[in-house]
Amino acid sequence: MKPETRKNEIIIKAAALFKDKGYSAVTMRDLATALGIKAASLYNHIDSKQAILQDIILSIAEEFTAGMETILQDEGSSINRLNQIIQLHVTIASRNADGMAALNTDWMHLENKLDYYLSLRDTYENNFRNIIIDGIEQGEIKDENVEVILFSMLSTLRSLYLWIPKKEDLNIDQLSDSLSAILISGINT
Amino acid sequence: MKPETRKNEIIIKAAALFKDKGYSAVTMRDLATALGIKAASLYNHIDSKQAILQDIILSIAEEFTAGMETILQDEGSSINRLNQIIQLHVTIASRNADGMAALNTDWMHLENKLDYYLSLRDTYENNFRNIIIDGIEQGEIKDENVEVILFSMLSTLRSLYLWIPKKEDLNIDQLSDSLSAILISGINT
DNA sequence: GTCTATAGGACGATAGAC
DNA sequence: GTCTATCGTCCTATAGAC
Repeated sequence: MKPETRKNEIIIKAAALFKDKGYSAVTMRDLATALGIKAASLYNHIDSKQAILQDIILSIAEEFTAGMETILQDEGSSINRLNQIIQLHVTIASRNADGMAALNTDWMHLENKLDYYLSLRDTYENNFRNIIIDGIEQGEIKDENVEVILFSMLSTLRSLYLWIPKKEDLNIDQLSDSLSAILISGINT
Repeated sequence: MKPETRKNEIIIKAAALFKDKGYSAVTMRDLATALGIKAASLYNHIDSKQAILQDIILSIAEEFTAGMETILQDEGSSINRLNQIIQLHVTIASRNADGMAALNTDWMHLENKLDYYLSLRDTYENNFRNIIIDGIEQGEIKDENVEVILFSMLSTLRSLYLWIPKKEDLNIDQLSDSLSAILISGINT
């Protein structure tokens, strides 16, 4: 799935640099230096800086799309599906925090593939929203504003990349459970 | 407080452009064009591109610091304080969504003032964390992982800028109340 | 697969006229 | 307060040697 090709090393390292400074502020010279080579040498492995960004963002976006489809095919209550979504985000963010940073902060720098990315994101959010609406209709979820519930959960889940790398003592199952408890049941006694 | 000086127009417009493309991707020529002047003319009003970023980010960061100090001086339960923090974020984000975007996504491009910004952020997070810890000790807040609670609330509150401008039908008091209900009491029935 | 050299353009910022 | 002109630097990407 992730062969140790030179191209893959470049993409992994680029994602790490993008996380720290953002796509626009990272130069091909920065990336080359971080890999111990010259900027011109990068072009033997990748087509352009833009192609690196596309690779990072779209592979993750497609992972989320596939994960959501699995969740929708499963039988299960709405709360159960929300817990599966939480687990999906924790899993992807813990495996590729740097890529998640690029997806969250640099998606607007996608050029040709911007529309494709936006369509994936839109579909994902619609599926997420429909799960919440179903839950309210079934009486599993409180009748609060749907958009506020969706926004609140998505904000937390999309920010996981900022936070997971610092908390290696908390394993991903514990984190997933703890997040479920807090997002679903709240914090007051 | 915000006189309609040319300098202020520049800063307001810069914040709007930074929100769309990020600090690094916005050029002084972009900014000048958006204001209907030439890039060189900007320098009669501002010292540098960097100075614009500092102005945007630090004025908001100091607003949060002052807001937190008021909350800490007030008598009140931990839950009450958390509700005041939610209100603080909604108020600032609704008044200056573009500036919040810069604070959230471009703080790392601060040069001389980076350490100052980080010290304000650190103090703010520590105060937030201590309110949660107090609440757990007093039995007002569930004994879940403190860092997960802090992260979850902060992630949602920090993302408000992305979302408030699109929801003008929801007034800020309604939004504040709805967010409180969801973040404090959860969503399950 | 990496290098040197460089094309061709955009960048932030300054000087000085009006 | 805005302009034109320009400086010196950095940018992505290509050409061609090794």
